[in-house]
Amino acid sequence: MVELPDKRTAFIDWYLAVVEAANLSDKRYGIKGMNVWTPYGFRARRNLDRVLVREIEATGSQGVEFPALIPATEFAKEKEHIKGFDAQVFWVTKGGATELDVPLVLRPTSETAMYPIFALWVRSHRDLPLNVYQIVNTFRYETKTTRPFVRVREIHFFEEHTCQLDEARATERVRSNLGAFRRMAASLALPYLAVRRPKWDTFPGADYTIAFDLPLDGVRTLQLGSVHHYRDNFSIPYGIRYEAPDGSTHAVHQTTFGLSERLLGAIVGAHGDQRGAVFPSEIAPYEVVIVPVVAGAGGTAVARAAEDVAEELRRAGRRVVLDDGDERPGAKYFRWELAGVPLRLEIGPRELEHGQLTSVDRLGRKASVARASAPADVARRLEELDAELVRRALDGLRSAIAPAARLEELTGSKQVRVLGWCGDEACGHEVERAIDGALLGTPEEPLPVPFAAPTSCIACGRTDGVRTALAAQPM
RNA sequence: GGGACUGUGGGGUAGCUUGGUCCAUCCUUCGGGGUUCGGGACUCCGAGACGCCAGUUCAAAUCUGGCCAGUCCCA
Repeated sequence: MVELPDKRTAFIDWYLAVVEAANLSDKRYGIKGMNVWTPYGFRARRNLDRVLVREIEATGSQGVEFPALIPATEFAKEKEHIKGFDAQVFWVTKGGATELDVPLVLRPTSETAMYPIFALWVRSHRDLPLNVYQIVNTFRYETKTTRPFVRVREIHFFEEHTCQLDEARATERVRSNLGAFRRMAASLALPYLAVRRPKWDTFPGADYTIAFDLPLDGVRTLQLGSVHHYRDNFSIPYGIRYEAPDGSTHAVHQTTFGLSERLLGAIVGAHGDQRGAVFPSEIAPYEVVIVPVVAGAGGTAVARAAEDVAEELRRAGRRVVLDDGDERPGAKYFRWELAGVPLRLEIGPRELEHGQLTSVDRLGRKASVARASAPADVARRLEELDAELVRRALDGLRSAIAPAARLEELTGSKQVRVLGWCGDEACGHEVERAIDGALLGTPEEPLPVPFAAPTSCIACGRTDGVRTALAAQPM
């Protein structure tokens, strides 16, 4: 009976209400930023993981799993890296009552867990490339406000780590990751901006970072994930070296690619509406909900038909939930819409009589379909829904981008602003002060809306060496 | 790191200023019964809370202190 807060004027309240009402996550665990995956949310997570695994393995990556604890001595080997994470690691300092001689870090990310082992695995050029990924939980002592999926202390983390022969091959791997992410995002019906971060916002220890940003409805911009080129910054301190055919030895060049359950938050934030969550079919915990409309006595035939349809769809590989509880149909519609199920099939005496089903997608589009062709029709309607979600999200992204020619235009802006930047850090920070946010960086791929390339730096006015840059308020 | 604020059933709340009228209000939720059932049904019965520990007091949800948890602002 509770109305959701308004998505446009109270986004955060709306987001939290949807996550709770859709029963995706239980935040009552009692440790800040550590939430419980509910059965419903866990289904979404498993579907997300399946997409990530499918796409990364298609690029020749293999799954591995490293331990969660890292000896402090290993953690400290790369100076920039430890500086970047020092303030937000959880430490394990005792075993039982005994103080540990070497304290252990609960991984905030796994470079320092993996790379000593990579040094053992990589001996020859024949061992390269080494492309491995893992999906594990990582831990960061976040001091700011945490939000389910979007900012948490226990992160459900996808991380690919690779070792390549040289700088150029590592660059190729970065390209390959950008392609993999394009396909992953397509499965989530999410558009995004691929942006090369400025030096001061590069991942600790990386040579450069390309991040994927999604502005949410003129609210704030969410980073969906990132790809990093490490050059030999880690391989030298960790001794990851190989012998080339000519007998010379070289440090490998490395890349990483990181994503998390934040993608689920992005799906809620990007696709959700005033009626609740909206899941694209690949991620949806259930793709189809079947609601039998059982009026009075004729009920058993309807109930049996609903079970038959559910069974038939399941055999066709669909994730189906049959809601045969004794609530009234309207209450069921309401709940499943809140939960974001893409497609609802109604079956009652009317449908039974005509050998039909009534199908209503999550955007409210209604159709009558022959019961005999239900699996094919469901497949088609889910595709149509996904396509429409992409269209809407892309429209949203386009309208969230606007050019800016003067610093004053940035003040209070909720959009991603396209501007000219000379590349100087000082000018970058001026932009960040003006927009009270971040200079996201320079677009790595064409923007979804074409803009005339800026000719002068928005901060200092210089015209030489000017590049197109983006600024926004990150979430 | 500095500061401000908050904590009442599963969720949201009233009560707190001025201690007693509180075996704690209302909505929702949950269990059971009946009537219902094509867009959040109605009704009857029932369940469920003062974050924790100490203190002040004849008396504490209410005042004080500590702790725990959370939120916001600033660096």
